[in-house]
Amino acid sequence: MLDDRKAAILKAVIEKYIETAQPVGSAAVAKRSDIDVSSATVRHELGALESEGYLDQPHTSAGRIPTDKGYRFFVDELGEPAPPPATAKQVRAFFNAAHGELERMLLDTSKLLSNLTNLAGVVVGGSGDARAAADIRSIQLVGLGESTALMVAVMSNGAVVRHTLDSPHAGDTTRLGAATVHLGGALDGVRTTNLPDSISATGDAITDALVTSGLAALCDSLTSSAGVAVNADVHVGGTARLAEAFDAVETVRSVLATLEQQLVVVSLVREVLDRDSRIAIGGELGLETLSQCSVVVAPYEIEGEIAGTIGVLGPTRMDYSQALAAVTVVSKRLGGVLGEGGGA
Amino acid sequence: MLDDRKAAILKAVIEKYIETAQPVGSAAVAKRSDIDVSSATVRHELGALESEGYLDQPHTSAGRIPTDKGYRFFVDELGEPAPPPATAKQVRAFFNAAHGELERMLLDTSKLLSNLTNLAGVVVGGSGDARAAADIRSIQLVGLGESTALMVAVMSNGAVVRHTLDSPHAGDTTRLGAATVHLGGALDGVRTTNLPDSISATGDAITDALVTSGLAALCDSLTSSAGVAVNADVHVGGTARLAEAFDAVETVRSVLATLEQQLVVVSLVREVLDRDSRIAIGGELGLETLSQCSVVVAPYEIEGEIAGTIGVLGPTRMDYSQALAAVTVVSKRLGGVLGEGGGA
DNA sequence: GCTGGCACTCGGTAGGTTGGAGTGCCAACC
DNA sequence: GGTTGGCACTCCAACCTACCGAGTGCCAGC
Repeated sequence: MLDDRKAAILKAVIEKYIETAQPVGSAAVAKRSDIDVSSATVRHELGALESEGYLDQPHTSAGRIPTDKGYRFFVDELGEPAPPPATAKQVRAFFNAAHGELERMLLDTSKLLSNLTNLAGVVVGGSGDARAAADIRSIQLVGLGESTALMVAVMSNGAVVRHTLDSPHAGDTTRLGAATVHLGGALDGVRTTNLPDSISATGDAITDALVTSGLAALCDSLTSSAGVAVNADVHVGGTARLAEAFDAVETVRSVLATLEQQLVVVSLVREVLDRDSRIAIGGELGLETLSQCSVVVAPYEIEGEIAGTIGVLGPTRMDYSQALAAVTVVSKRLGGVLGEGGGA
Repeated sequence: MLDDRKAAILKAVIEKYIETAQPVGSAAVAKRSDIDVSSATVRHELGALESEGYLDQPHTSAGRIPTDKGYRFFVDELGEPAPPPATAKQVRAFFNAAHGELERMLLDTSKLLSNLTNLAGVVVGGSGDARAAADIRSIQLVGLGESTALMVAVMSNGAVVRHTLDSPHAGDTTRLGAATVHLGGALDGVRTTNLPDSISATGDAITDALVTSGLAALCDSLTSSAGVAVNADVHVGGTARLAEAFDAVETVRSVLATLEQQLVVVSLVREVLDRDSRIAIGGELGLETLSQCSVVVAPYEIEGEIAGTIGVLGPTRMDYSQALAAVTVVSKRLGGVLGEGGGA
């Protein structure tokens, strides 16, 4: 598609632009050691690259800046990421010190990603496309008021899901206990992907009603976390760094506002993975408000199964190489740590 | 301290400044219907107010802008807030539609506050100064791996706290079950403020060890949420609106970065309430990065006990009256809804 | 003590100039 | 034919300047 020289020049322009955030001129490209033609020739090629849509020119007497298409070519040429030692070290230190809650860990991981890349970090627990692959370890109904109870379930990966349920019998401690026992018997060890539609009767109508409500609550909280993703486990860290990444205040505002909508973040991440890709650039995200952003994502696996997704979000002129390296190494280590702690 | 006329003029300046964000001149003040002296007289008073520290002048030929001290006087004069009907309506609609998870509800409440005031909304669950006043409804140990278990406790207010614990016996399902039962017997219905230091022995050393770890985990998760506040239930919504509130990008960045530190947010809110106040202005916050911000807070009560704090954060030139009204009405309704659902 | 008048200050804006970075094109060269 | 240095051209950004107007402080008069 592009001959070697064009590709080299495009790469040079993009690297320079990522570094300086300024339009890149032919002289700056020609100066590079891996380009040994004159600036006039570079100019000629730049013109060609522009008419092919890889570059853009803000105005006549300015240098070129990459288009989404230019970035796309650039990242497709990117080889396997090699995380710089400093990054690797920081990641190792983080996961050695890590302990405790799943949720807190995911939140901290989003901050780690942000620190490593100087972008916003995103962690989506409970998977992107498949449902969270986990077994139920415990399920329980706890009465809260006369007509309100709470369903609390613990998964083998350490996740705790909960959902309130309204029932006229929520004050009936005995029956709640019976329902809890019955639910536990029927669901303990069951994969969340394999939930039964109903549970055998106990002989007591009220208990059965509670059991049914409990199962419904569980299904609700699982589908709403993997399906519509209302309750999905979304953590976004380091949003402050976005304030510096864009100079237009309005852009900052709309990007932040978009990131606050967990649903949007989840589908964003999922769509990229659905496309079997790791990187989405600008318009590829399909969101007007994020047209100046790119994301780099990676799924993390616990014992071979996709358990969630991490990623970073920043301006299209981010350091893709660094971002890809960080996301990759963190996803590996995160899966490892979660697997050893809670997966066995 | 200030005679009536000075107070009226100060009030006029502040209201105008809140509205326009521009330095206010003597003519603009004199034009107001409640000021019936000439601009020359106003100028004289403005000079006096400035030398007393209530106002500041960016440069010689500019109008005046309020200082922190000026805002302080202004808010102290503020009467009881009367929420505009639109606000009241929106709040009612929100709480009528509200349902489900405590955490989700708190997060949504922070967004509600943000929408009402056009500032960032803050909700701190689990109280500000006293520990969360709630009874334990259920406590459970769930094995996750060979050496990891999860303590999950449900409170009467619907909060779920959890904490991992490492123990060589975490794989011993039988003993975990025994420990769960024993813990439940000892702690069910106990107030979190009244936790025992230790729990009577069961006769089995391993079970006892698990019981002790479980209690420790519970104490940990409670103190770390009410004490050091590492895990405190902090929700900040509408941060995007801050991007517009300040014109300096650097300010936006540092404010956002500060808000990401949950610990800081918790202590911020707590300190204001400790001072028995509702509003803290600029320097009163004691944080360099927030010197251009103010917060307006209110505790919310569930059945007469302080259960948490809500508030808004924005630039010092926020609409204090509106903010106070919104925070007040939301805190009342929030406490009411939580009480009826989960407090009885 | 209040007021209108007045000289003064100073920041922001509009217009005009300049410098430089960068381009496109072309003729010459290999 | 591809590559190169040269050159005229464009256009932004920075700078300067003048100026306008908002706002002040002060003062004399009511």
